[in-house]
Amino acid sequence: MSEDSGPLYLRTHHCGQLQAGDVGSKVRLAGWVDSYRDHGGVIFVDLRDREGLTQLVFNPQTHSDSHKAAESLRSEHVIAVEGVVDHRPEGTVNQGLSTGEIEVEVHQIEILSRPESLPFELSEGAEVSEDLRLRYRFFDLRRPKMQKNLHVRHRICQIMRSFLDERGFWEIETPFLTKSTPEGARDFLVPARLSPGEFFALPQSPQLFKQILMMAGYDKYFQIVRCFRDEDLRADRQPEFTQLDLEMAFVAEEQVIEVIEGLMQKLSQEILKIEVPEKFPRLSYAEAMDRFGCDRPDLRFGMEIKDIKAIAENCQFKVYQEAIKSGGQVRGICVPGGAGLSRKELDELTTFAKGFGAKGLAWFRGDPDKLYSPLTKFFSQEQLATLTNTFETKCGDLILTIADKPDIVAKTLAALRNSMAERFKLIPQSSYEFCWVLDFPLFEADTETQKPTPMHHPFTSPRLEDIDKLQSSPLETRARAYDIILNGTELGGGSIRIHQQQLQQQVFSLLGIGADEAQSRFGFLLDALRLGAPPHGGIALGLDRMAMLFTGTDSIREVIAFPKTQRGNCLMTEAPSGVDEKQLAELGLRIAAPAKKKPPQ
RNA sequence: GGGGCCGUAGCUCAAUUGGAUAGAGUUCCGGACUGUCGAUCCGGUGGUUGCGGGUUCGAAUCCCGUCGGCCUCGCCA
Repeated sequence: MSEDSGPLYLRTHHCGQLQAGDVGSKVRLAGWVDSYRDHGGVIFVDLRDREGLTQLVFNPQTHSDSHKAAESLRSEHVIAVEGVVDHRPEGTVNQGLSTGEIEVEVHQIEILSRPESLPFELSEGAEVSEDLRLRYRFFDLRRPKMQKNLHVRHRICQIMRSFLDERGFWEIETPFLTKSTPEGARDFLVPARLSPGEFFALPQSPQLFKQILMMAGYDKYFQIVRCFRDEDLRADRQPEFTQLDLEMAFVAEEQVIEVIEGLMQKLSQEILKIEVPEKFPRLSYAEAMDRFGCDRPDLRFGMEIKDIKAIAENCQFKVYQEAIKSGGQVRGICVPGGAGLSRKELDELTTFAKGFGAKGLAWFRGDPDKLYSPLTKFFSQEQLATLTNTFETKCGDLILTIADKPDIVAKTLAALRNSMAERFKLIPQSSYEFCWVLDFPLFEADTETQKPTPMHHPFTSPRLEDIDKLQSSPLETRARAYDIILNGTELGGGSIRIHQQQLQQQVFSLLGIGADEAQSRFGFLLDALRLGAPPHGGIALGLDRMAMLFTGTDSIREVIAFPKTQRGNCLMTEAPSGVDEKQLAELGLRIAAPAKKKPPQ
């Protein structure tokens, strides 16, 4: 390497690259000091960049200047070095490192940046509270774990793009500044300076734009796109999140499902190095609710819900009897190995169940040769035997039952099932179980008004054979909708859309949206439908959730570079924040509630 | 909007359940050490117990409020 080969930091290799075959080469590396070990004489430094670690050696006898400079190094200093690749001496090879066979004997070093005191340690074992990590996200993102997560996410996106491109999908962008549609989630609003008093909304999804693209003849569309919903956050919900959004024309359910199954196989092979079935199991919504109590069943373990109505209505236990008499259900699950729970722990489970609206929790313990429960006196021997058979209860198991309205029974048992599976370690690790849930109801009753509201969205097509029910019994109409579930998480959902203007009008009117209102809110869609629309349908998959599951993390914040806290704040930038009067005046806005934070100066 | 958990040294935690000078590991600073790889060894710095109020002879500990983080119900077409 010549003297005029530029600054030292113009590296020749990255830190995960050098191997035994490079021994003897003169190289330049640059990166962060991951760790340094000063033995008084020789100094070792693990140099880190995005790609890995390389051990640097500073020898006082051969290169005393560099050694002297290296004495002042500390964690996270940014340095560039030039040196020669050498074998590590016999017995000092590090098997745990991709570059563990070699080291670089440093001839020349430049210290590019010396950080001040660090906010926390980056080393892998060191757990750091999440608020600190988010406040110093620029620092936290240096962790190899975070870099790996974001790399997996990048690879997922690249695989999606090439997979869909090969199948003729076009990536087309849709607007972020768009029209507010008060249905569904709460919109984020953006004031329109050029139209004082009026607002754009950030899209909750590109739903209508992609449908219009189908009507415009763009057959197959996709987009990896940000969506915005101003609702409360969860471990798997951020106010802005990313979807793989796609739509196809002249297709039915099967064609959409086929594309997604193919994509999931590809992703599983490339990212997880596993084979998943060519066809994923399919459940109807009704079956999922019946067997698992929810529409996103985790198929990695059993513990399915059983109905014990026949026992309940004939036993002497009043709670059971009353539940059945008032049109409710009595159902339960059997927790393998759950009999070890103490009375106190069972009381805590009751509290847990009450959190979902259940009035109580009745349990039966599998003792040797019999069932034990404080309630056994209310049941005949035959009933107890039937109970044992229904749940296939063995000694050491625990039956948990809920007696209530069907929706509460389902919700509570689903929560208990997931919670118990985790508690008793019944979930096989590194297992990925996909399934489809189909035949959703088109509408569900609004919790307050009891009026039909769309379960998916108002553009979802009813099943053709159910079209007669639209007027007579709308809540029984099934939709041409499908959700894809992975390990109990809803990865995404979609539907075949309505492509006939009249049917769309009819659905709007069932939802209580009159012709005038429909025209003002969705006029462009109705107009487009009038101009010739092909049958079409699509799906949207949550990219954040997918990356979360594929990296084995338990929060989407671990796969988002700059996520928001549960209160929707960014601890790093301190957004949101107040703005100054001039900005407000330009927008014609006045603040009714004083801002908590002053505008940044 | 409701419920729960949490907040102590730069970081992660402890403090015998209301008791005397709030401790430990790690980081950091200084020293020793020529083959380590979470280096090791010796020494040292480091505290508004989130903030405000209250109860008490005495509060990290109990009570009220508040700020912040996490989980969750509602919400999320």
